[in-house]
Amino acid sequence: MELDERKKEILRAAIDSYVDTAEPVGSKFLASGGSLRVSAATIRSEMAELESLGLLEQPHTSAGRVPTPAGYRVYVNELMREHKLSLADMETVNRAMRKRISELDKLLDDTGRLVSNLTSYPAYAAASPRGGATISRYDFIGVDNNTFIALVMLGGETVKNKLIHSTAPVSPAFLTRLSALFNASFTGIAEDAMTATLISATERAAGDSAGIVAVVAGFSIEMLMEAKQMQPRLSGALSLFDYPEYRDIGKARRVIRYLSDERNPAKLPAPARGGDVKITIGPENLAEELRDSSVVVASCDAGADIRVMVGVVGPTRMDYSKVTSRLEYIARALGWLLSQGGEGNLLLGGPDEGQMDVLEGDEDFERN
Amino acid sequence: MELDERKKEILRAAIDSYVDTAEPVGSKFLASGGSLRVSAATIRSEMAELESLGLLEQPHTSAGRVPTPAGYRVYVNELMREHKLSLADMETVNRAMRKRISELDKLLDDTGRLVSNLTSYPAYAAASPRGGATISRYDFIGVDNNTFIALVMLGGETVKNKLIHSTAPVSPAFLTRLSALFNASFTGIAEDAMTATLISATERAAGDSAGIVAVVAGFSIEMLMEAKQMQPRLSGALSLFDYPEYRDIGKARRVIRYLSDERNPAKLPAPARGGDVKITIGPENLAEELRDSSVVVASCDAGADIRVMVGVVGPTRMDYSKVTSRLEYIARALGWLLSQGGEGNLLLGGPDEGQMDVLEGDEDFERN
DNA sequence: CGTTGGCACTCACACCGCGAGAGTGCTAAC
DNA sequence: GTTAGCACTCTCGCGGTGTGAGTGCCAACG
Repeated sequence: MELDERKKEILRAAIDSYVDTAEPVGSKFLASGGSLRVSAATIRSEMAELESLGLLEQPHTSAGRVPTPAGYRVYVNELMREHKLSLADMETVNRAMRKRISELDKLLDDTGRLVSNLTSYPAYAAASPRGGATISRYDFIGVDNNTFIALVMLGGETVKNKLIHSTAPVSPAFLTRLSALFNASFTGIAEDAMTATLISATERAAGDSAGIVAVVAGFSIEMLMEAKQMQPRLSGALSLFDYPEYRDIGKARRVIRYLSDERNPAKLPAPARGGDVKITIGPENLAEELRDSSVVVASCDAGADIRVMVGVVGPTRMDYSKVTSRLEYIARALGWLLSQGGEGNLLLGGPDEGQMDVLEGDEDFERN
Repeated sequence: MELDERKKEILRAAIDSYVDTAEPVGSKFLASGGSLRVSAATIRSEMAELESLGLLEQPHTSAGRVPTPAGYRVYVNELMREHKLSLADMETVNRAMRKRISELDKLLDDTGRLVSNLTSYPAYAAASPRGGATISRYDFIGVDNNTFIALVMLGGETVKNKLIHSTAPVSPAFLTRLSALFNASFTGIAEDAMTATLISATERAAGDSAGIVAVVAGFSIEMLMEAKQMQPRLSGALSLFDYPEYRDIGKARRVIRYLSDERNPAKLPAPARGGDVKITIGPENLAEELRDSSVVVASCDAGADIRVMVGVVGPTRMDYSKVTSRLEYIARALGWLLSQGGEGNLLLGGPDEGQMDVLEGDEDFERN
């Protein structure tokens, strides 16, 4: 299917207009637009052909035309003009990313919110699960007579801590023994093996300390389980109601509910390469609930075994160009941020002005 | 204002019915209900009197009657029958609370979700800010040549950690120096004094270590700022759309947006005593956005300087009885859970079957 | 005097038919 | 190949109408 130049022009103009207004677009309107230098009648016959090609359709005779999913597909693949980020937008992203972030969860949450704000569509961010992760190290630090902190490190990346109040006094010697026990028996094993280890370890431990062993081990198991599942969070769900196609509450609900289920966003088709963006239009979605919505997902490089995805949902008439460019920019910034901290979620500072300039490239920027 | 018994009956029946169906209720319908043993005409004249008392009103002549906020107020104060929790509901709460929770944030988040599920209205949970909190202690633990963990303890309750990768090698001696510096200069001071201290400390530190000092201090400031503001989170916002009074998307949006703003839920009127419940009906709300919604808030005892609130929002025609009882139960369970862990956010286990029985009391339970 | 049945009255709401307007397809002329 | 004109189609918004639910009032009853 190779469209001639004028058909492309017309399709692009029609989609741009429909994306903007959500109103079917007619030949007369396009003719008056200016960029096409032909009459409405000509446009009419061209549109009729575009319709027979399945790229446009009429909601009813005597209405204007509306792009079909196939039409959007052509638009996205061939016609879409690159949307330049405004300096202001980039500044927003850079500022958000420059904030020192201490936990991956929170970073993803913030990113989702940022994307949603910048695109005015609902957005989510998620990290891929690290199934094979094990605990690499334990530390125990005494606080006072009855209190100590257990510090658990997961696979060189994540550290979590738990403040533990004990009924029995905790001596430095006890903490040393505890440390020896855990570092010897509970490191490097998977979550399912944890329980068995726990039982044998508890048997060896005497009286009071058995309870403490159970608490620390329980905390470890919880951590491993958490690491196994990614927990995407939807931001800006409410903005869906801004779009007339979701005026019907039921429809919006279905979409939001689908994406609120933590298992689902993981299933959305994501690009393999970091920095790339994948667009899934309407019926291309496998999930029934998204059949008349579109999804744009970017993934980003963030070290060897961890994959991070950022996605946006909206009507099929989404502003693909704007969303794509912003998502790309954010995914690149996020990837940079994540790889900067080693393989970790804990970062020394963030991108600063100078370094972000590299990301921005040297194109000339246009506002909006 | 003392209503005679029959007026009370009628008001109660009218409100119960309207809560159920959201349809104006007419005299004929009430007469056919059975529990009133008088004719429709009698009910009509009684309802006319209730209307002149300002407890009922007609949306228009020749429609049934609808309770006014004042009517709900009377209902809540005098008429409401106590709603017994089903065993199944209690089991749900107990199970949720029995889960080992490691962070206060997460616990509140889970509680909000639980309340929303149990009441089918949007819910939130929030902890009151601890303004005067300071950092009480720092620990630094070496991981490998370039990496160490900074452990920061906030006022005896909260511990956060940060994994730090340094470009220069970190020796045990360096960590000892770091520890001495931070524990001497950065403990016990408020967030606003932090910056000044940081500058003088950085001046004293040499070269590479200055960067590290800045990172750790930045992390500390972030922590203190986080502790100063509570961060309530809205759960189940979507369920608002189940109610016909929010069919108008704009109205629902306003309510959800208001409650999504982290500053706002803190402003809602909360009961002073833990375990108590406060009901604010429609125009009783100070916030413009909630003028035709109702809010039910419970607070719970959770140690000396920390106050936790759990709240529910819904239409003025909310099922006050059901919501009140469930909220009460959950707030008590939460209070128990929080006070159990000392003053802390880190808990040894959770309530178990036996202990929760105390909470349940010894009333006989009815299902639903 | 409280209670009841009857009756006229009043609205909201759903339904119908109509005209206006927008947009098309087709055809004939350029 | 392009354009102007024209007849045609279909949606949408508008005003009118009728139905039904529910009321208020009144007269009669115990």
